[in-house]
Amino acid sequence: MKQQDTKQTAKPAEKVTFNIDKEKNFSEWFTEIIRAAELADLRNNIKGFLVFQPWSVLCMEAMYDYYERDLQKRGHKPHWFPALVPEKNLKQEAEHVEGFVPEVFWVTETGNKEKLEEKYALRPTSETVFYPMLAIWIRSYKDLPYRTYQRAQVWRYETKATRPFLRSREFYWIETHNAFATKEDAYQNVLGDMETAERVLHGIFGVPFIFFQRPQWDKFAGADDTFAADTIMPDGKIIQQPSTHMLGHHFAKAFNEKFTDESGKEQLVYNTTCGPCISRMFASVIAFHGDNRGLRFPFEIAPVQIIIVPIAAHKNKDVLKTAEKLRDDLFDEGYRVEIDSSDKMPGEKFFFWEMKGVPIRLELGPKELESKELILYRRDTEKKTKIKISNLIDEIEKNSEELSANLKKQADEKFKNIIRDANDRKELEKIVNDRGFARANFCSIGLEGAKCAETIEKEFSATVRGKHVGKEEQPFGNKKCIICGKPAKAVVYIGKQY
RNA sequence: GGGGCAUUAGUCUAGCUUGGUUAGGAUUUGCGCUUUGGGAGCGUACGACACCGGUUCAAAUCCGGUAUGCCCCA
Repeated sequence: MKQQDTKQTAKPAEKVTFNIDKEKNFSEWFTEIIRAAELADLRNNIKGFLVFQPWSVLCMEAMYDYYERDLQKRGHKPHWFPALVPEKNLKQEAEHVEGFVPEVFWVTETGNKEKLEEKYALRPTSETVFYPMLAIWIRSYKDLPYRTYQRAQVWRYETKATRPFLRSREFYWIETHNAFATKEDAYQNVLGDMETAERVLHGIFGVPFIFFQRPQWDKFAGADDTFAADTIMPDGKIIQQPSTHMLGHHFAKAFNEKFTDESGKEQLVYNTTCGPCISRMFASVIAFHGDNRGLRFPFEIAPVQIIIVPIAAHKNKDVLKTAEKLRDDLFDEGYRVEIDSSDKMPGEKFFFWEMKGVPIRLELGPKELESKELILYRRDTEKKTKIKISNLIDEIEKNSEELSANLKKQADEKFKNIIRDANDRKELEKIVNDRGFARANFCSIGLEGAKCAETIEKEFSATVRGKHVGKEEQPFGNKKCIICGKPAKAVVYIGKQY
């Protein structure tokens, strides 16, 4: 660090590609890293729509693959459905209409100014096109469970305050749509969705979170129960990640999804749906793992996993030749690997690829050719070690595992201690203004608690996130609702939302 | 949804208060030479007042609107 400081004062300030205090000034850090690392070009002129660039797309494609692989393992089959939803489909389920219609982009006419006979919505979500088809495909109890999904863009005219990757009007996600014979089976699948999130979002992407059962007034439009993962951004604001919903019979009734059971009787299916948003998970990956020097990617989802920097290549032709051979070997092993053979100075290349978040760098010059060694640099520890070329694959394997585990550990560390108990309004205010979650007694997460939740929004600009899934928590202290003072039926978590 | 601030080349920025020369600088990019172990250098070329309208002899500059971005509040 010292060394860097003297360098910076000796050079013009603009030489510093990237150096922003992420914890102090997250908003600026986030905007700047999007520009510097070329994640998205913010200069296009449709509000809430992004031009994604290769560095984010390569990562998100890897994220899609991991998420879909887990879903497929649990029996979900991929589909591609149309982007247009006929108005009558969208309006078939009463609560669903109410929730989504205000945010819909309607397609109403052709280029010839001919009015379309029917209005079409650009899909804001696809229940109302999947379930009519499931109603056709599912005939017997033998067809169940029926698990489908698609990776797709959806469009919602959501909010004035759009933010790249976090809140946009077009986003990239996966949506699963499923049908089950019994309520128990359906709930098991909802639990399975939460386990997928744990394995993939936390286990591989290294993003910690807590699943909450949402209060009744904050459910998905058309669901009996909604469960959603919440995590935090470095500025302490909460952001929702994958959510999974028990839809009960809502859509089965609306779209006539019936099957014949073992005794020959007709029954309605139970539906569930789950919506992990890849572009938003990407935002959390960046936010959790990035540091003041730029991005840091877990090895599995890094756009480029290994960058090879040849040194003094013009003096010795074998340097580049050897680098290319290493690149090919690593490529054949399945790694995403590139050589930086531009004529920039080595130091500049180092800073650049560190800012881009490449997990492992291999340096190779005449000295290494001589000793049959390489220098291996790790983005997480910022340390260089010498390795034998003959051990390369083993070393990559070992270091990449350590790196991903280390990033995950550091993220978990940041996520620790973000829950604190609030016994009264004053403590609640203090906690939500600090960062993270306040744990508090609450009258009810049924509809009768909505009024107290409104008070919390008004007074503290915070929202009731719901009950912690997997913990049967009993009211503590005076056992009274923190707002209205009535006997508390629930323990809830409260925080400021993005 | 309400409010505030901003927009000058690929990027960062000076100029705007008080309208007046060919809009200045840095960086990037292309080319040539040179250079490579933690941000090299010289030469040369290209490149900008967000958009629409108004005021004026004259607008980057003043006024109105639109778009986009950022911030604050619901």
